[in-house]
Amino acid sequence: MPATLHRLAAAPDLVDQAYRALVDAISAGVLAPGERFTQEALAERLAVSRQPVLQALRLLKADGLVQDAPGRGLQVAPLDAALIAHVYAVRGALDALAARLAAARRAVMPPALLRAGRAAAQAGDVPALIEADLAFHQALYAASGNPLIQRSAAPHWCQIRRAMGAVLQTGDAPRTVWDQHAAIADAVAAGDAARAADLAQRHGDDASHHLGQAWSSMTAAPVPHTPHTPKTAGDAR
Amino acid sequence: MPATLHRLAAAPDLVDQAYRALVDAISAGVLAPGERFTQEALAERLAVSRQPVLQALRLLKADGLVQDAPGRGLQVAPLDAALIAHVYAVRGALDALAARLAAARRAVMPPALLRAGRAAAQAGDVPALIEADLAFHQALYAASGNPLIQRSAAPHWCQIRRAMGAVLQTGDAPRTVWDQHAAIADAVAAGDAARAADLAQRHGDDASHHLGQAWSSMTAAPVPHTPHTPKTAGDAR
DNA sequence: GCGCTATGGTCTGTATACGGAGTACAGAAC
DNA sequence: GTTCTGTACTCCGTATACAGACCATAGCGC
Repeated sequence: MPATLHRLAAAPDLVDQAYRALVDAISAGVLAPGERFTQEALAERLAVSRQPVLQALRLLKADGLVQDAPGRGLQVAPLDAALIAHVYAVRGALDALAARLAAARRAVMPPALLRAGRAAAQAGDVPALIEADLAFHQALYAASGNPLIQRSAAPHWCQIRRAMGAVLQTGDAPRTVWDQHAAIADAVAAGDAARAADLAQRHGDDASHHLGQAWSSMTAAPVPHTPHTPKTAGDAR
Repeated sequence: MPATLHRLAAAPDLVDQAYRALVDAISAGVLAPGERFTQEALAERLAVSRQPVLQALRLLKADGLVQDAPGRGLQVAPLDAALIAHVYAVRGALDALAARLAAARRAVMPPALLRAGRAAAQAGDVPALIEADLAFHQALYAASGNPLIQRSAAPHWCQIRRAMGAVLQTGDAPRTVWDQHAAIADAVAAGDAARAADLAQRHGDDASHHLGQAWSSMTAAPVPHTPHTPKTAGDAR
């Protein structure tokens, strides 16, 4: 049997598809933080019945990406500085663990990831930059050999993606991020677990601090596109 | 407004109830690892239709507590040494983060938690011991002020509970655990973030090592009550 | 003029019904 | 006797239908 013949994905579940579509939409900001919606509207947009949407929404609610709207219906979880700080704190801890485990195995991170990230940073391509950041950290999780890290971190990355998306659109992209990534990869490859963990932890703290600052200055200044706290309702109905 | 006045639970959802009932059942080992079942059987036992059960099961699947059975139907996720090690690794990282944050706030852990734990250990009351352990770590998460830690750790605790339940029934209960808990609480109260984080991390590593050893000797010896890898099916149908 | 109440509409959650996929078993062919 | 194939059954996923809850609005009383 040729190795190229993958076992085809057993169940292209509608629930799964709806879940991914919604995660992508929320991550990309297509569904803005605080935006309200109903199951019916979503079901219609996705061209399925309410049933799969209902289940996908419950999964999203468990991930903290959507929540019950005040009054009626649901809304995309609003983003605020505290939430972002919390997300980055947890991510930092998981990254540090992953880095330590990966270093213990002397894993080698694909250099292509670093190249792609630097290229995106150079070009100022925000979506590519986010994608590269995500890819690097996913690779770190995979290199750790502990699949639970990836699973635990997954919901947080959706939050990170939309926070980065909002902040980076202001044109504020730190160059040091990919130097830090490279340093982590070096420590991992060298098998220096303590240093890898420490670097990953600091990387998370740095990103948290930077994003927090950018967020504050952004919400103080005229908002670019994401209404952070809409007065009441009146958005989508 | 008095602080004791909680916002009353809005929706005693059937989905939610089913989810909790199943988490409890899996945690307590009422549904043993590897046990097979169908949605219909569960729905009948819970006296609801298949719909809420279906949604609860999808949540459980996302948590990694149930999985698709080979062939047909679903099964409780089997427990093995590798999974336990992975769970404890992630728990250790989250505990370390929580301890550091709690220490930064100079939080005071309720002494009653330690007393309850020591009493349970003294009496050899396994369920109470597990409950006390869970309560202590939950309190640590709460003391951290970061609600995402609790949320990220929640699914892992179900795994920990059933692993502890299986291991402790062999009569092997380490006395040092509650000394470690006390040391963590001391470091937190003293505001020594670095020490608190280090102690929490070591505590997780210790527990992982101890449980791994106990698990190995247990699965080698005649199994007490949990079939670790049933040959095929033939359990519950 | 302001506040309360009743009624209407809308949305969510649950139950039932149906179709499709997969397995297991039995019969036939070699 | 073994193996392959066809059929029947079981179980999951999705769609539709129904009931309850909640909010909003309009009308009435004070």
